[in-house]
Formats: sequence, structure tokens, C-alpha cells
Amino acid sequence: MIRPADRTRQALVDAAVAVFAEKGYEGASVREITRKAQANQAAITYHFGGKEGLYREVLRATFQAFKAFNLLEPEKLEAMEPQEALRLFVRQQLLPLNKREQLARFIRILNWEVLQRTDAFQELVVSENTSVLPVAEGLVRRFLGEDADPEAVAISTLWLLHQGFIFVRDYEHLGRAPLNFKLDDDFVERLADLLSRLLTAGLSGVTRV
Amino acid sequence: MIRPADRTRQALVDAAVAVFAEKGYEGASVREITRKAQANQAAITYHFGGKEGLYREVLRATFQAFKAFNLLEPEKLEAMEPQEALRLFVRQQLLPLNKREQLARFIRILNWEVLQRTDAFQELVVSENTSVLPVAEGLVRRFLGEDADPEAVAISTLWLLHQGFIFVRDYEHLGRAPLNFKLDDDFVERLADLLSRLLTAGLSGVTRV
DNA sequence: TTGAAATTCATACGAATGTTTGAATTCTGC
DNA sequence: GCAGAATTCAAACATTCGTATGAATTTCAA
Repeated sequence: MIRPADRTRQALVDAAVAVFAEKGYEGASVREITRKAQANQAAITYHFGGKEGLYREVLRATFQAFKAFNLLEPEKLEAMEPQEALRLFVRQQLLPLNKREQLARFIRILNWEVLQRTDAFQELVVSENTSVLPVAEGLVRRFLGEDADPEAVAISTLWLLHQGFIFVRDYEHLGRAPLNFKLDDDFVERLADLLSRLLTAGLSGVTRV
Repeated sequence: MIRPADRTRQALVDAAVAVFAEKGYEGASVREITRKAQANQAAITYHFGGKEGLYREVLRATFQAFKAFNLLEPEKLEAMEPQEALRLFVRQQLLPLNKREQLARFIRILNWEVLQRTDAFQELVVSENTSVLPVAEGLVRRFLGEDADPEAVAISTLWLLHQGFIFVRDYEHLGRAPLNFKLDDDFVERLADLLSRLLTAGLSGVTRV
């Protein structure tokens, strides 16, 4: 059974995801959210305790959305050849390109947090602690070798972590001028392929001078 | 001679750079700016016609700051070996790390524009039109060859353009836990070196399977 | 059906926003 | 030193913001 009150609750969260993604936490107004959700102004206070409580709910939905698509299992990755593991890692990073209708707003919400970090986000990050950092670092080590310079490993790991992000962050621009890519699944596949090869060659060749 | 009125003007711009960088265009308040500049509320309207006019002035200062540090001359780059040209290109991208005291706020202002594009910024971009895109594309072509797949060239170019940005955008975090890099010039030099080698190896090896 | 709890609603409150106003003050050229 | 322009100033204006209020309505177990 779906209670009418739950419908209002869900409508508020849905509208909030859209508005927070568009305007950021500070820029979003409860009035716009309630208008979009066809709910009353006071509904946010009633259901979530206030604007921040609603945002916490939106952040939970955001983390949830990314977790739902996470296919990366560190154990399996380690059993694979480094090149293949890297390719899977890249593929995972680019997954938002395939699921962009579903993840676009959540990506934007995370982007906002880079510039205006909220307490709500901070607290959720430490409590969840779902870091991909060790996975990426393990991957890097397999290319650079176990006796590699720790600083080089750290930098390369940070570097690797951002490689997919480049295309995810700006994917709205990929389809527009002057690039005009047709953003279908085939394109994403070719992108993943090229990027994997760029990174494999880079990580493989970085130790050689 | 410096007229007192010009001092107010300059104080407003300086304060505005700081506040716009911190809060973004929407989030910044004219009251905070005038307070920081020790000027009157109405001074912004008087000198710049309003908040947007002041922001336009800040954007001009931003573009100016980046232009002042641009050492890249496309002709010289083409005369160099690809590896060396790429290294110089990377070096230029990482320059904000060396000049971070001077460029930090301007970088943040540009980062804000990614999420909340202002009309003022849009207009200034088209009027300035100082794109590094052709430089990067030329560089990529020298590695991939003249007969390379146009899509691969486009993707690789976009990829190359973002490589320095990875470290510039998050350079505030580089020095903090859990990375704790000591952000001196030596570190930047080592970073440029490693990144150059990663990219050189990547672009050189991408055509090989 | 009834009555208490849950939910919705229109409104109001205080604070913060960008801008305007008109007087007060300072600067500048003569 | 003086007139007129340029600049500064405190105050007020109209909006918008997040939240609070208390009554009206709906829901749901008994």
C-alpha cells in the first residue's frame, strides 16, 4: 500500500533531487521544491524537519543510486590481468554515460559538493566510507611495481581516479558543438576502449624513460 | 596619481574576487563585499552599476591573470620534439600550482562557472575566444599520426586538455590528509615530470594493441 | 461511525537579499 | 576660495529566503 503521505514525501524528494542538482544546496529554494512537488510549503518541515533534512534524504538517494550500479568487486579485479582489470575499472567509471538519464542529477549534486561542501555531505561520507581509493591504488601498483616510489603511486592513483570523471563531468557538452558526439552505447564503448588503452599504455610506459 | 575613488573601486574588485571565489556569483552578497572593502553598500551600484557589473570586472581580472602567465607559443611548440612539446604543455597546465597564491581564487571562480554559468561569463568567453583546443589537438595528432581516426583524436584531445586540471582543481586537497603532499616547487616539478611521462607513454602506446 | 493521530494548508514572521534614494561630503578645475 | 561635479553615506524599499503557527482536513484503528 502507498499511503498518500508517502506520495507527498516521495514527490518532495524527487523534486528536491532536480532542484538541488540544478541550483546547489544554497541556491535551491524550498518554495521551488514544494511548487514542483505540488506540496505545501510547510511539508518540508513536517516530513524532513527542514531544508537540510530533505537534502540529507537527497544525498542518501544519491549514494544509493551509485551503489546500485557498482559492479566492481575488488577480489575479482585482483584475479584478472592488470590490463583487463584496468579496462573494467574504466568501464565502471564511465557507467554514468550509459545511465546518464538516471544519474545526471546525482552527478551534478556531487559536483556541487566540490565547491560548496555541506555538513550533511561531510557526515554522510565519513559514515559510509565507500572509497574506491584502495582499489585504484592496488591497480596502479600492479603497473608500477611493488617497489615503486610511494609519491609516484599516490599521484598516479589520484590521476587514475579522475580519468573517467573527465568525461562524466562534462558529458553534457560532449554531444554539443563543437564536438557533436552521438552519445549512444557504441560511442561509450569506443570511449572506454580508447581510454583504457591510453591509461594502460601510460601506466605501463611511465617507468621507462 | 591614485584618486581616492579609484582606491574604493580597486578595493571593491579585490574584495569581490575573494567573495565570488568563495561563494560563487549567486552565493556572494554585496553586503559582504562592501564590508570587506570597507566601502558603502551603494558603492557597487555607483561604480559598477550593480552586482553583475562588478562580477564582469572580476571576470576580466580572472582572464587577465591567466593570460599574464601564458607562456605557450604554438609556433615554438611545433618546432619541438613531440615529447618535449607535450611536457611544456603539461608544465603550462600545472602552472597554477606554482602560482597558487595568485591564481587560487581565479581558479575557483572558473570552477563555479562550470556549475552555474553566468551570462557575463558566457559573453566574455565568446568575445575573448582564446582557445587552447587547436594547440592540444595538434599535439595529439603528432602522437596518433595524421591518418588517425578523427573521433579518437577528438576524444584524446579532450582527454589531454583535462589532465592538468585534475591536479589544479583539487590542489587544495593535495596538501591535506590523506595525501599530505608538500606543495613546494620541487613537488610540482616531479608532478609535471610524472604526468608528462604518463601522457607521453599513453599517447605513444595507444595505437599499439 | 467515531475520535485521536497524522497530514495538509494558508498565512505570518524575522532575517537576508540587491537596489534606490537623497542628503552629506569630498574632490577637482578655475 | 569657490562652484559644480564626483563620490560617499545612512537609511529605506521591495523581494525572497527558511521556518513557525495554528486551524482545517484526511487517515485509520477501534
